[in-house]
Amino acid sequence: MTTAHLTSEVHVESVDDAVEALKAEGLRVSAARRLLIEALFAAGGPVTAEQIAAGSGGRVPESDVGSVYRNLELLERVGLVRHAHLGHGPAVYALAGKLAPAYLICERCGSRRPLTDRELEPLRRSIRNRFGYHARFRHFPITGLCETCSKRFEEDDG
Amino acid sequence: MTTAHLTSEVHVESVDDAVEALKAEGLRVSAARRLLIEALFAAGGPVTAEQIAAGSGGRVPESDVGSVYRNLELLERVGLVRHAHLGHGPAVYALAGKLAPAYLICERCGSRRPLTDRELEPLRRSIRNRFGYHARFRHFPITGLCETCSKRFEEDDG
DNA sequence: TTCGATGCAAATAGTTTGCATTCTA
DNA sequence: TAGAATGCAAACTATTTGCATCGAA
Repeated sequence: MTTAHLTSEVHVESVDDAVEALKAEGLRVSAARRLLIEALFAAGGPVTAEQIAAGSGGRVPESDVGSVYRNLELLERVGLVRHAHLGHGPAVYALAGKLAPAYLICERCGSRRPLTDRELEPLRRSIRNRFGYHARFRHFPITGLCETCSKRFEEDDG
Repeated sequence: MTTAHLTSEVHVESVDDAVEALKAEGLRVSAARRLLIEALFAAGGPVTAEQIAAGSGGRVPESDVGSVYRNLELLERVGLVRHAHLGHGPAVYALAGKLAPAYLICERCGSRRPLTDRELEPLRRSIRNRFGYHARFRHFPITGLCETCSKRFEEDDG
């Protein structure tokens, strides 16, 4: 059981700010780390480790997947990065603040609806009151059927 | 995107009933299939494919993992079995009805709190009303902190 | 007797790790 | 220049698949 996901988030606006945050933690800033940070800024949203290593479709140089994973983990420990599992494939990673606190995902069409903390608040309160549990909803999606698919489902299966 | 998880559940009380359900679907009942069903009954709750193939700790004969996966998928299509991902490890499988419709799982201590459909109802209604989304909550857990761990967390991190 | 199912092994996807080399502080 | 980080490859976990053989209907 890792606890990286319990770390508080560190939001930065630029590659340089992220680099500063690393230095402030006494961590080294290697070429690979700077590159990873650049890739995350270039992506803007959730991406997989493979995508980053592959150079995000030519936007940044390629790099080693192993190192990408190692450094994503490091950045996550520091709070600069967060990851989630939004389905059966690889995990997605993003700069803290670029990954929604939760997602509704349609089991049928795969559509992704990010939720804000504000929108989650009533759900969290309900769960907290009734089960004493501090639900976060991050990390795994809330799965179900989107409006369109649930209508189609009723038609198809009665 | 597979749709096995959209199938309605078929609840059975015995190995023989499960076998009948298979025959009713025009499916063959091989030794491996009967064995798998026996293993699921013996387990009583969620187990991994590996655990089944390994003989569930000696309670049933060993079998081939490949076939176990193939047959779990078949049983799931028929509605006799359901699976969920309750964390980072392997998926867990159980006879329909032996797997809760949703689980609260603590990110820190790993404790598992099954929820009933009744308990889920208010959450589902809230999501449906506000986002038009038919949340199921099955398949992936609702992660967060259990009561004990959330208290400890406040102490540790302020 | 005929497809469908099995068991084995190899392939695949995602991620982690060991280690000799390179680089940061 | 000491210790940390890299890149490469191998290992690992979970799962899927190809194929020759076997078995249920």
